[in-house]
Amino acid sequence: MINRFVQKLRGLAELSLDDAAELERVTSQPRRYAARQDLIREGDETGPMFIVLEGWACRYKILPNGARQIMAFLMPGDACDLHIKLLAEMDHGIQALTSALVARVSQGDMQALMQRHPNIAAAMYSAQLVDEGIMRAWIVSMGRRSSIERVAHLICELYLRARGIGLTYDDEFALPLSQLVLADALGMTAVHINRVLKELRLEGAMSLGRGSVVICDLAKLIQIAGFDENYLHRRLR
Amino acid sequence: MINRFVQKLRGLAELSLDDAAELERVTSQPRRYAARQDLIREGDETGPMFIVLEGWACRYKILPNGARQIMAFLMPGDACDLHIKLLAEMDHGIQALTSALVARVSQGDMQALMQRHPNIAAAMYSAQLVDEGIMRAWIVSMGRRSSIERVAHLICELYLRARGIGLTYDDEFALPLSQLVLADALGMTAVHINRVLKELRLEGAMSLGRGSVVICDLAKLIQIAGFDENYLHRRLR
DNA sequence: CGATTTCTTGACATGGATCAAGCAATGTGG
DNA sequence: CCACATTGCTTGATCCATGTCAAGAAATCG
Repeated sequence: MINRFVQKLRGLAELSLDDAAELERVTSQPRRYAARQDLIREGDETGPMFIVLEGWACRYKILPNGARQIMAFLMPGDACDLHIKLLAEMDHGIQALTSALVARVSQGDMQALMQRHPNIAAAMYSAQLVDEGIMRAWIVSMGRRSSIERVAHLICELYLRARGIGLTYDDEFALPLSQLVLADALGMTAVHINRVLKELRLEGAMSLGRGSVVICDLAKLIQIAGFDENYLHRRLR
Repeated sequence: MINRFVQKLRGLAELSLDDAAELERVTSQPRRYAARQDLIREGDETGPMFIVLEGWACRYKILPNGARQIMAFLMPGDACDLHIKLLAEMDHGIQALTSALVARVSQGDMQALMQRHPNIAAAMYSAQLVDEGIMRAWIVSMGRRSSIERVAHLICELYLRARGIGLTYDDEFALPLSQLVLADALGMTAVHINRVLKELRLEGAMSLGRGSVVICDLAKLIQIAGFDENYLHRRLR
């Protein structure tokens, strides 16, 4: 089993064999979560840092009226909450969307690791910056993009992220998310997502079905999305 | 002149007199920016870290169709882009919204400062976590809140942030943002913002006019917004 | 194999956008 | 300190993108 966390960090900084071995070590005792199981809930005390090795998870929040908003997708290789221990409790939940394998690293262990391995620290900070960039892009999408642009933009993002950790096969990749989940991430209804997906299929841009997406025409998808090629692509110093 | 940056960090961690003096020192040579002047533009090389001492600024992005989305407001005391040097170029711009006084601290100086003063580092990381929480809250607002809820939620957020740095007078605080700017932050049109503000005024929740807001009934505003009392309030460990 | 969940499509409703016009404030150069 | 320009605020009329409700089909689960 390839360790996607190591693979991702390798893409963000030069890691020595020793760095990589240490990362393998701290993630060697992952725990299995079932789909829909919470890793942590809103209101819980902040816990360890989570590192997703396999499967998908999301950050989410439930509003007083019962609506759910997903604020981020976590795919293999993604970690979260680097300094979270500084706060007392979670203001949102994290939930597995599929069966998932998740390593948990205590704040102390992670801090020690980053002190001993400056390259790991640099990679972690880069990952953090990329994640913030993704959040900003989501704000832009929700605020100023039409529904079809939003869907196209999210799929572009997920496709490039999947490619970065070697999870794509040509123009296809596994996307085990129901239309309801996509709707809750994009701030729309499942019904409307369905219509938009049909439109994108008819336009020949992409086709989503049965747990995977085929990118039929990436250039067209990027153009529909108004996707900024710099985003997620940005050269590191 | 009170240094709002020091004041804000004091609220996030115990700072010694020496810590505070150092913070004063690195921000002692601020630069004045005019309203609408860019501190840095999309595509520019990443530069120093910015610390707003006086006035307001925002992060923003212009889309291919010319629409603008504001992704964050920076008010006195706010800093940005702690590790930004790790990336090659900016994926968004930062612009002064009013005349503003902004200190600039190089990545190297900041790193040295944080190494010598662990309490400052802890405060900076806390500030970062709060900022991330704000971004998540914006995503939730844009995705799942109605326009009146969104406006109320933003005003709650800004009111509490202003209060945290001593910028409120009773139930009033200076909000030098035009309705167009609010619209670009909330993903709506200026026309609709105007109608919503009228509704909030008639409801007796708040009243915005001529550069300042009066919170007439905070409880009501919070209730309209579905504002999570934990948010921005969370106890630090 | 029955029970959920997910997908799909149609008919209809509506929140917020768009367009338009006038007014109020603020800024600027003479 | 005035005339004029610019920007921001306010309101009305109309439109449309997306939500809501409903119902059947397809897939998946237990």
